[in-house]
Amino acid sequence: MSDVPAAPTEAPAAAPAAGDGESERYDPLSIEPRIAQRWFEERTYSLPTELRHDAPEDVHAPYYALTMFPYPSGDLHMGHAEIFSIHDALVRHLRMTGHTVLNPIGWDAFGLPAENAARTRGADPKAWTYANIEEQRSTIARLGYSFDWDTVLYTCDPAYYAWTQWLFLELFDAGLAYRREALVNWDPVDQTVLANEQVVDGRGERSGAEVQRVPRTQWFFRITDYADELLDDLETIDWPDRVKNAQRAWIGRSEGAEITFRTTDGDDEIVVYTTRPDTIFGATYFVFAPEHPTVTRRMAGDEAYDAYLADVSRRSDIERQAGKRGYRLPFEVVNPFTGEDIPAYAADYVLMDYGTGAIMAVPIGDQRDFEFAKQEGLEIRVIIHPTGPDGELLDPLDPATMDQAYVGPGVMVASGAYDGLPWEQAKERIVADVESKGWGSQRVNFRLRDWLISRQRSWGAPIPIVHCGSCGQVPVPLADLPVELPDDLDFQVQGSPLDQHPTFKHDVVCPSCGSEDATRDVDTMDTFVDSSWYFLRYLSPRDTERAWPTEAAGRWLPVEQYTGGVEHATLHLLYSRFVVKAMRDRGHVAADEPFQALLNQGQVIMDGASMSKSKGNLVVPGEVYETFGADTLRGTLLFASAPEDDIDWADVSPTGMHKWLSRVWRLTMAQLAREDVGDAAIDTAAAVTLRRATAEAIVGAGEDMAARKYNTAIAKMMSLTNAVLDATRAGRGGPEVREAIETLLLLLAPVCPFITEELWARLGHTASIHAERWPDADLSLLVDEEVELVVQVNGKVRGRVTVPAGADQPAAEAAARSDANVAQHLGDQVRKAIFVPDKLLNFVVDG
RNA sequence: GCGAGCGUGGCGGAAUCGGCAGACGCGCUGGGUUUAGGUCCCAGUGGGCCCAACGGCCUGUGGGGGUUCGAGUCCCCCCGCUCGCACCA
Repeated sequence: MSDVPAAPTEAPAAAPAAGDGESERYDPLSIEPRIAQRWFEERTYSLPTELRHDAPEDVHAPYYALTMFPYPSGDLHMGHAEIFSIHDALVRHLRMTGHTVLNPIGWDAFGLPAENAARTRGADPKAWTYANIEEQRSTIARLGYSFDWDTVLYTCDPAYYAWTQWLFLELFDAGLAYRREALVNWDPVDQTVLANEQVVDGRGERSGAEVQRVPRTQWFFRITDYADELLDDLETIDWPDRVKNAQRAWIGRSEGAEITFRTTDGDDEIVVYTTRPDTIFGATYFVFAPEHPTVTRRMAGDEAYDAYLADVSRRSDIERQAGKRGYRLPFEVVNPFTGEDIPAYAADYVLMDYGTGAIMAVPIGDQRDFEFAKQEGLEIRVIIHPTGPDGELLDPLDPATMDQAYVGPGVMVASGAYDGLPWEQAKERIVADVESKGWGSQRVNFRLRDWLISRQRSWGAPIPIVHCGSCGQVPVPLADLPVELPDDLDFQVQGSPLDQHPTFKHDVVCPSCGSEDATRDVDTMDTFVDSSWYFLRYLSPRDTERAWPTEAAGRWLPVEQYTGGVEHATLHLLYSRFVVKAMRDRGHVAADEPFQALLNQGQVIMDGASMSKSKGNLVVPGEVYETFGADTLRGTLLFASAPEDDIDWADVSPTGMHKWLSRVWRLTMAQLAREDVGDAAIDTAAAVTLRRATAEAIVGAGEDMAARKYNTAIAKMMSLTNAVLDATRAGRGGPEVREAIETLLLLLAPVCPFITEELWARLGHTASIHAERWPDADLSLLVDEEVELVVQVNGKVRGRVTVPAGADQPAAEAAARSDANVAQHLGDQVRKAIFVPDKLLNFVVDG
């Protein structure tokens, strides 16, 4: 860890300048780097280790504030500047309101870009990564974000990934990490398998390549064991609805039944999963996933089927969804309820890894089955008679004229004993009968799949397993962790460099039996494993004895406020929840959830489109802070909109923010100049007005800050600025003006830490403004003696009258009637009057 | 297709509980100071109409309907946009 780019180290400016009338201009570039340098070097915002690590019970108002650690792909971009500015305002405000804030930072430093840089440019992934980290770190320090620099961690550091490997072994020991063959997502561009969460619209999330389904033996984390809890506990956390909804949809709980079917020859039983057991009398055919084991066994050696299967497996998901290809199988299946023999198909619209990989097809009530039946000329049997909203019978269904399946309500027909029952009742009865006849059972199913964590890449944490010819999968002993990445990988090879390294794979003996018939697992873990637990490591980042101290985790977790991008809705945020729950069940944390509250910032875009170098619309933080300073950049981002809304850079004005900060600067300098010459005071009425404006700003900005509405908080500070300008227009000052200015600086400190630090010092304070408490408002100043009442006639504003605060309705009416314009609209038939004390009076008149 | 969310001046956006729509800023217009200019200060700024002026009237939060003394806010329908999921049985 070296230093911020050269800048003289010196104490905060005491009070130079402005001696002889000509006041010094606001020049952020001359004050910010010096202060930033000091904060970084002096670790100004680091918590003492004992507070973080041991978390004594009496630590005052502990608050774990976390922002998603960056991936070091280059310098910081506007999105980083936005989220860090939001996060830092939150953290600085919390400190001012008395909290002990844990505010760590680190880097999510494993990942493919480093490897690609190695392959295409011959860079060393480690050097590439750390160079980018250094660039980002220096920018973060320059922008004044008050992180605890003692906690810094890098997921690519062996001291970190040793414990990522420990985490893997914990899960392995718990039976939550397992290896199996499955049809997995293969990204042909990145040359690795991907988790379902990393496939979007059939394409690799990173590469954009069409993903293929291939069978492979891979490591999985059994996240599905926690499906119910992951769903239910969403109720207990304060996250944006869209993120919760995304997780609910991803987990995809559905209720239905498993029902056993039998082949007509009696050789095989096949279980299907259905959410509509009530429609079973309409099941006129049966479909297997092409790879279903019953089918592959029965069709073994059938060249035509092999050809079909090969064709299916060659297609990407996108191609498979383009149509409904099917293959008529040479056997039939018995519908247990009708006793009929129904034809069996293999079709790629049935997925092997959802439900049981086989379905009963009900064309009348399922759109996919309907389309396939039409295509193949299969029977579409009517088993439901549609009903309307009041249960009345509508026109019967006619398959000949229907162009889609019927999924609405109805009563059963042609369904034996169930005829005449509404479909919900039929469903209950049929499930009950299925169970009593031993044909199946009620069943909850999830869309969520186990988390595939193997990656055929080399800039990641190696999976700490040795494959032994006699012992099988053997965990690497804890004492031997980390399994370190070799630093002489050849990134020019086809496939995985780790796999082809001369010694990594083979230079190992079985930790259990000592056999030399053993190889290391050559895959690395998904980088989302690295980031699924980093918030725990922050508690004790240099610990060589354990991943994190359990007691400290008990006190600091869950993270009270997490800030970051919404793009992780079903990735990082879901995985972290799983890991915490699994670690809780292993006794390593007490919390049920990692992040109690979540705030997603909006995107920073340009002219309505996302920024990118290739579009030529990229604005980087450097352009802004090198011109106007970091305070202007931070203020601009916070003032532009509410944190969760997108910011279109084309719409915002760093110039406007800079002008306001200049005004604050001049305001303060002018007051200092006045005080130098003996300060003629503003008159009493102006003082009252200003003190009141000061109190209003404290209350208003405080409420907005607490609600994270930084845009309106800043608006209230601007109003206070205007009030100071109004009060001092005649060139006079006094204690009320100084109080107003000091208050303004205190309110602004979380947003613009540099200018406030500098001016605070110039006002004569020796301690940092950031060690000050949030000001208290004199609430008595906000109590009105008189209030302005809005007077309406038939809901339209016809006047305003001033009445004593707390005036009753008769008094208010009398005052209102004496207003000429009101009287003119009243006539004499006032039917009634609505009175909202101290606010509004509404006369209701006829006509 | 299903689910969720959002539509307010020229622009970004304000508006606890249903109670003065447009806070604050950008931009624009006019004026002033100084300067070569950016700068800085003051005033005005939703639309329309009446008035010499003070002021007043009408209208206005995507469109239509409803509830209410009163709707940007609540309810129904429609339109538009954004996001999530999408052959999940």
